[in-house]
Amino acid sequence: MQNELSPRRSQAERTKLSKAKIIKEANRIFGENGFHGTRMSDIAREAGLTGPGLLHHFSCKEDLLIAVLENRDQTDQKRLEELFGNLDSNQTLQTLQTLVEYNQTAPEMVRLFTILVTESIAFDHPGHEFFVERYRNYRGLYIDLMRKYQDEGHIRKDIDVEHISMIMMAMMDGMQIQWLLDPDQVDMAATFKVFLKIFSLGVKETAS
Amino acid sequence: MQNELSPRRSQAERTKLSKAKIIKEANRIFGENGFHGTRMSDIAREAGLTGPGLLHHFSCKEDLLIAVLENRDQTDQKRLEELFGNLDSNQTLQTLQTLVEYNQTAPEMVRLFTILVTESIAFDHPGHEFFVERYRNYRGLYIDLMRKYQDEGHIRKDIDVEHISMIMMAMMDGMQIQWLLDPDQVDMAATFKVFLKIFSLGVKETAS
DNA sequence: GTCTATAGTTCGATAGAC
DNA sequence: GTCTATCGAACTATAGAC
Repeated sequence: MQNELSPRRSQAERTKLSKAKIIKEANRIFGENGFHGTRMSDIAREAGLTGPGLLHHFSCKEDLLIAVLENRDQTDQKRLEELFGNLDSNQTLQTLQTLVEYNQTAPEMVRLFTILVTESIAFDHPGHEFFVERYRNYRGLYIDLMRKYQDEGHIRKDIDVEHISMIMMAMMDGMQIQWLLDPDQVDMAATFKVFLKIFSLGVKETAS
Repeated sequence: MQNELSPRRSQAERTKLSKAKIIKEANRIFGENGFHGTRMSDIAREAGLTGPGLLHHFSCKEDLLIAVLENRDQTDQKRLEELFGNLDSNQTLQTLQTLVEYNQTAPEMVRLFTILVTESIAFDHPGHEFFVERYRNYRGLYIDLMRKYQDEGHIRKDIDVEHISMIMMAMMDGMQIQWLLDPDQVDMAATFKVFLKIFSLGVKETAS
């Protein structure tokens, strides 16, 4: 019988814990040095085991990267759904301001995607397809969002939502690069506030 | 005596030619796979020699990367001076449109910096200091440029030039990422044109 | 100035014990 | 599930001939 004071874990549960720990550390280390710049043994050590120990859970380096990316994407998806999920009660561009402010508190998360997306521009990079698809999806999502904002009068109507979406996403990605490279020189939230002010010009001012 | 029909080159001249060829190929291959993803032997082969042959000209991989970055920076500097050098006769934001249009014809050049700048976010990356300094310089240059444009009435006056500059640069960098990743889905020049339209709104329309 | 040969590492992955 | 031991490949850099 299992004792409530000495909670034994099943093998499946222990596997789950190890995998989670590995992904957590891989997340950080891939984010610091990219795929090519990362050694499996470093991830293993930080996760508290050896190289072969790690490879018991993820059969090769590429599989681990994909697992990290998909895990990260799921986490982000949840966060975005919370933020934009109930669009009827979040109808202004101010929601995007919240997103930027959140990102500024999570450099590790931002760094992972910023470093890996450019590294994966190479056709043979293990993350290539993942990021091509990810950006295609996000462009679609942003276009829908901007169209809604525009229909509701928060964005001037003489500009294509396709261009607005691209500008918005590009601006965020570009700020992140400079912020990661030289954090003290960049205030993403403050700059984005100004950006929104320009965007909604001619319609009405956003809250400051 | 030297014959005009069989132009012998001095040793110094041959060295210069080899170095130029190596830098040209290193430029391309570092740009495709980053520093960590690039093999010295690949660069050597593409430049028409062996590994040790290459290392006669550049004593190690890091030195070659620095040489590539500085060479690229010099080339860019010349181009920018041509574009912005005589500011009195180039007083509108339209000059930046020309820059974006040029970039869209030079994916190899854009890719080199896009891949290397994010890879070099890591403190111990050989290009780290180079890119930190490069962005500090460019932020300064763009601030001066935007202030001039603003003073001359091409940009609305109620926005800080620091923020305008950051938005402008970030937007360009971010577009380049998506363009390199999925070229058919992004038209940088068209998007930038819309961007300028928004920017100068309230002052006057830019030429279309 | 470029080569062949190779040293010296590092790294991803496997074999097999416990 | 994790370990020790180790293989085999890949890679940077050096030594020395031409």
